[in-house]
Amino acid sequence: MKWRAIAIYTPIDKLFFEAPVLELARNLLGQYIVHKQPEGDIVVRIVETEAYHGPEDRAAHSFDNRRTKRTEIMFGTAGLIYTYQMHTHTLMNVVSGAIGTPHAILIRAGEPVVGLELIQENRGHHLKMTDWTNGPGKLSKALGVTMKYYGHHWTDEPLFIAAGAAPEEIVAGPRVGIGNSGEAVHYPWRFYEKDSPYVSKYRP
DNA sequence: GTCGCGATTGTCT
DNA sequence: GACAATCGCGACC
Repeated sequence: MKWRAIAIYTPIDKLFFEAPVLELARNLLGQYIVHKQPEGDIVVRIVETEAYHGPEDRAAHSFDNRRTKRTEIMFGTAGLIYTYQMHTHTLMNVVSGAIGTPHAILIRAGEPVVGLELIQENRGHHLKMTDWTNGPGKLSKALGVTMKYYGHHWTDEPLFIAAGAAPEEIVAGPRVGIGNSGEAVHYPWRFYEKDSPYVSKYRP
């Protein structure tokens, strides 16, 4: 019988999210983000993340245990979805750390895997494929993710993380777009797959 | 190709 | 009323 592999995407085990934040930021690379929608499924492979080590990290929204309506979710259990609005864009985070410890990981870029037509519709037909998901705002737009997922969990449909394979080589470097954060500007807490054309452009 | 600017909206002081 | 974990575009090399 001739057959081809059809990947069945199912939510990853909740234990996956219990790793320390820097480790989890690395572990997220190569996993899949799945968004099930009436029009069809969209799947993107994660190629870039950034760890935010609240409350000690000046660049984190939860620095010094700042607890507001916006940051509240980060004090919850690991694996929750923290969405944040930046200008007109939605940014997706994975909550990390024990309850009461507000760590989070920003998912910055991905590689389109399934639902390419839907992604193209979401992003615009004039763009090159490498510009569909190479930034945190672009990634959310491509997946059709909005603020309504704030507080959901990354193991619950219709938006969940599914197990993939780790990249061959991971690069660590300083994070992007956090200008006035003192020493924290230099922490090498951005991780990405080496040589991936889908990684966001670095802006000092 | 790279660089600089301004849009635009939720959130917090 | 200021600011932001960004993006897209236009100017220029």
